[in-house]
Amino acid sequence: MSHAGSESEDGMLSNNQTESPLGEEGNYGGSANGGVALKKGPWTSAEDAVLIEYVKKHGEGNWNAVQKHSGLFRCGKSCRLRWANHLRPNLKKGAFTQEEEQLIIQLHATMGNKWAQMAAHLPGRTDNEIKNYWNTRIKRRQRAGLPLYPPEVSLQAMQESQRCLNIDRIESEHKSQHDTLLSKNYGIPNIMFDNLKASQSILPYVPELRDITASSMLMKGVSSSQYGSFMSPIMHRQKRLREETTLLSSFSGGMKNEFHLFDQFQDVNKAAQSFELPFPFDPDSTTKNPEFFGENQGSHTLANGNFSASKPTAEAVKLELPSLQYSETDLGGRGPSCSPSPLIESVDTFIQSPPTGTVESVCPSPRNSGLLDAFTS
DNA sequence: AATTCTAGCAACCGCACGTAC
DNA sequence: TGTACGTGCGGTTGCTAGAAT
Repeated sequence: MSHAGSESEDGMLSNNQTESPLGEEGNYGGSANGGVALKKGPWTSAEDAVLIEYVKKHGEGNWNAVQKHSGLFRCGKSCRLRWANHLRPNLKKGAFTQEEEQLIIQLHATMGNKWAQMAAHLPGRTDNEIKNYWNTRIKRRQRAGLPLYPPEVSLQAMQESQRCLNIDRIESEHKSQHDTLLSKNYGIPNIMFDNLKASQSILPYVPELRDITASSMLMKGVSSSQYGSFMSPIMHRQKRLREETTLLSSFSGGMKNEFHLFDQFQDVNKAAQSFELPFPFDPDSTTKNPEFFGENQGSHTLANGNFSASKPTAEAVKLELPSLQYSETDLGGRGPSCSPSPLIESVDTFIQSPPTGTVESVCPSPRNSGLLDAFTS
């Protein structure tokens, strides 16, 4: 499949970008900059040439000055993006190699949607490329009913996450003792410690969860909504029918393992115990105990079934890393250096947004009679 | 041959951070 | 301390070629 939009590679111009190479007649949907309407849309080869020339002369950075000095009718962000993703030297073009794909999978399992960080591990590749690759991969695997990560990667990531969390915990405990010595509660409200203790007793961090294998947690992201989107209604009906055949046959062989996690929820109270939640389990606790379940705010469950690790919610982070204290600013945008793996977060999201309604309706299992109906209807 | 649908890609948008003033 | 600006990042959207029907 070839690229779309930009014709900068072969010099051809798309419909709305004729004649004027610098875009005088292009798409000016952008905001005005000093009265000059900025061009949007695909770059032309002429624009590329101008940008390359500019960077040669002035170097990278100060992108907003590009328009002033070069006459390009592009905003700084657009210039930066074009340079970073297409024009800068040493960019590797073409499909990812097997090694690169393997590396991306491993990196994603440990760091989540940190595309820029991942790109740093893949010389010549851009964050955008990796992001696109991953999103495509998700769709593909979702449709095929395959887990997002191979089992070996799952385990590795789990171990890595646990190691990471343990280090954090040790560090924070050490820091906590240090702080206690220093402060002896000087100025620190007791409620902070109470909350800390409460959160620690309520929820163990995920690797301590009993009876949950790494592979079962990893299966398709362990999203309660996963099975709802498993067979997207948007999917073309004919294609859906085609793939259902494949899926059902693969289910017959793999379902036992695949639904290991959900088997735990045959008995809801047992499930609650399994997660060490208060029980008898009240399916309505999401509304009754919003402070516990986080009200699903800012859920990282994406439409594509993936979990965004980029912006863990305050609750999510608090629940995952009860021994760490985060300020609100810490929780915005850039997380801690050792960000929780998406695998961990998957379970976390599940815990925060427990299934409501009947077990059968949200946790299909081979023993739930409605399963096949759900897939075939 | 025409139409529909999907995959892949490029680019945009909004948000957050860092820094200078 | 507050604000503006530049930059980086992640999510999303729109477009097109090619495959499927």
